[in-house]
Amino acid sequence: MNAGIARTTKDTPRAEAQRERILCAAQRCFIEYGFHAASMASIAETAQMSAGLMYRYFENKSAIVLAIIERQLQEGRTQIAQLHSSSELAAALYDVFTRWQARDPSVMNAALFLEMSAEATRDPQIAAALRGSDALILSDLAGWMNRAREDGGLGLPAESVATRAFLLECFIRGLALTAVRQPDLPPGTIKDAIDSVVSRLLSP
Amino acid sequence: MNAGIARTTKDTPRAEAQRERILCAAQRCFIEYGFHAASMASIAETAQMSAGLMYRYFENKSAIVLAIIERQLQEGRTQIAQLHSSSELAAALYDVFTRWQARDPSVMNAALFLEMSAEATRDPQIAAALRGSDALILSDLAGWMNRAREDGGLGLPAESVATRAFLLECFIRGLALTAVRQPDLPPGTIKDAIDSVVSRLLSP
Amino acid sequence: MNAGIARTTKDTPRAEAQRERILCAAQRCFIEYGFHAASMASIAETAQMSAGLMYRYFENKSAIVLAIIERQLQEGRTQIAQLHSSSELAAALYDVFTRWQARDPSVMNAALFLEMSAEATRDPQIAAALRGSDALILSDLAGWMNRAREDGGLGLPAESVATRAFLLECFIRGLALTAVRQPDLPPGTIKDAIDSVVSRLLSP
Amino acid sequence: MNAGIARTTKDTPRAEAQRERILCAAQRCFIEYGFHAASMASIAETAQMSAGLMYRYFENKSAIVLAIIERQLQEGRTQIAQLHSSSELAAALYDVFTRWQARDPSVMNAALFLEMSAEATRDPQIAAALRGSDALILSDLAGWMNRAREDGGLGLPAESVATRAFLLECFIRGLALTAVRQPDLPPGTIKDAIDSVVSRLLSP
DNA sequence: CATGAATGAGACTTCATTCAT
DNA sequence: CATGAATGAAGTCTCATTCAT
Repeated sequence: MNAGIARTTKDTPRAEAQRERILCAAQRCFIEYGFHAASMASIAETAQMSAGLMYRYFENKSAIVLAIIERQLQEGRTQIAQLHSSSELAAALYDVFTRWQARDPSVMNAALFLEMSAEATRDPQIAAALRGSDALILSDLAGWMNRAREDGGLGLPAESVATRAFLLECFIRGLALTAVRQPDLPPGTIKDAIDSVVSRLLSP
Repeated sequence: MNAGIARTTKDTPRAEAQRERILCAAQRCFIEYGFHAASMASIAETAQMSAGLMYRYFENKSAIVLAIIERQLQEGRTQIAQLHSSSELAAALYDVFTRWQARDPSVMNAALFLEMSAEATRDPQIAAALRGSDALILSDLAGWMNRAREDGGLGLPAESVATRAFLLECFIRGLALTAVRQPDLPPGTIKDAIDSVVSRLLSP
Repeated sequence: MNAGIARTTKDTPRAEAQRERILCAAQRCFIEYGFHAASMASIAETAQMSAGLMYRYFENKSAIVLAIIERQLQEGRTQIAQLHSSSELAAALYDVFTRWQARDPSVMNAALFLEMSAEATRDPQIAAALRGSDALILSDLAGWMNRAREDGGLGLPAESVATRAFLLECFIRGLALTAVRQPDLPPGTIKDAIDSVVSRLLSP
Repeated sequence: MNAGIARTTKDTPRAEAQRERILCAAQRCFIEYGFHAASMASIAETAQMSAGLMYRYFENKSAIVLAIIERQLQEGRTQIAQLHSSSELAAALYDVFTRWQARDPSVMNAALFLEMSAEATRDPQIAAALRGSDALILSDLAGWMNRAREDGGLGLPAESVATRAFLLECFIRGLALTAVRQPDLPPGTIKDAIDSVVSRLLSP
């Protein structure tokens, strides 16, 4: 079987576009149905191509799941990175939170984030991807906190940075879960909460 | 609570025991494989009964999933309730966190918690169950914070209690997600973080 | 997936009968279409059961193929064993040959024998099964040749027995291939040929 | 020979070369994977051309299979013809046998020979091709046996030639099957066996 | 009450073949 | 002449669910 035929190594723009189509469709399906309940057929239909064609671009469903996960992590990291590049962390968090609540497809989907976290418990590949992503986010946050104020950082003392970054990451995770579980939470509540945390957490 | 769980037979003690057997088995399977990947056959085997028999006590797999979710919520609420009944919230949080990391079956499983949260996005019944549970937990926490010190509460001012309770719930959620994503996090880090949050959050 | 459920270990008479049904059906299909072209669906239809049910009795198609192969080898060995128990080896060979030509289902099918030999080139499990069977047949033949005449043997000298047995096995293989390739070969030709070989090969 | 092979384009030298490329590639794939398991994609890759292009030279996969079979028969006949052109039949048989064991691609592949024989059971076109080839080989052998010694033949009496030729063909078939089933058979064993058969079979 | 054999739908995946470029 | 993207049918296998016993 398979007979030694490589079917996934293509670098043409066309192939890249197809992969993109598939990943977008997969993302929509995974969000709508979940990783397991989303079938290759549903993804193919969403991507408006035959199911068989997808196998020219991804070795199997697992590869698509993994690609989506890495994509989401990238997006998440980008979001987070942009967060602290602004001095307005609180505002940015609020913005992200409301997008999570609204399931705005332009940001990493929160439910998918939860599902992939749970899946990491069982799938070593996913676990590895998550670990890598988490470490990067954490060091991004810590770096920003520690950097001098004139370089766009917060100028916080190095010894307190690790705990602060960890707490911030933890809080953001809590926000993600909250956005999923309380999609109707009034904006005021969340705004106050975020302001309160950010001011306490990032004050010298 | 208990909304819409279809039961096929009546409420004899025997039937109740059977249901319990099934739910315990299902919980173990769901934790090990996830909601979708766990098969009715695996649950039956774990429960040491035939697959067919399970249908006398639950209408279908969905009903079992829903029952498990409600069960986990009950357990979670019990855990949380016991948390604040003690004055040692920080210690209790630390204890729960390490159990989550270790996947101790005696506390609500964190990965299952995430998975059911994600599932709530797609299933209105599950969403309703979660909403109910969350509201109860929140009011438990707020009540405890507001209650007078001589009644085992914290005696915090009523106007700050809502935000504090919300933040605490959010932090706990963050801890759950963290326990799943960083099962190897050293105890020191988490202990410091919890202490720090609790002291800042619950000080007048 | 699979979730640790054993699905093939049954020893009830019922299960044994089902396995038998499946193997008979599989044998017919393999003969009619070949190992690869015979689909699980065709086997299921022939066995008059659903395709899914077969997986309760055999782990996968490979297991069925292997079981058929071992079955054919058993049958072949039985045939061979009965051959030399009689002093009429030539007659027996002639009888088998004509059955091979006629594709008499009561003896090991010759085409299947060829196909499984070719398959052994690629599948180590099949190769192992064949090796074992061949060794047994060879030792059966050698033993019979060497055994004393009063014990139903040929009383041939031990030092010539290995070559004679090997040549006989080789000739029998040639007959199998010939039966497949020349199903219309007139009986006279083959009778003369067999007589000639047997007399030359087994004379002291 | 060559009966019924559909060709899509005309007989330019270029086209002939392309066909040759395809057949060489197909032969390698069929040997490695078998007729059914070898995919058109694997053949195309081996032939270093696109899958689509092959359809310019062969109507479909069946046509390639048939062409390969006819090719193998040609090669086989050539091999056999060269065998008896030498006075050293035994040496030549030994040589061929070891090549079969080693799967030397320069001689007809034995496993493929078995597979196509089995396939002849199901496909009339293949059966016809085999019948033709066998008849030719047989008459070659008989002719050589009957021809006068001064003409490079064996000068055997005409009335015994048919049986002898048939037996030789049968023995060669047995050798092919043996080479496949016992690829590790020690050279000594097979050498003795061949010498023994040849001397008995070709002595006046 | 209980079993587990049986089904049928549907999942993932492969592959011969076609066709626009 | 040549490509390789695309399709659709078919194949293997799983599993929730039912039902005769």
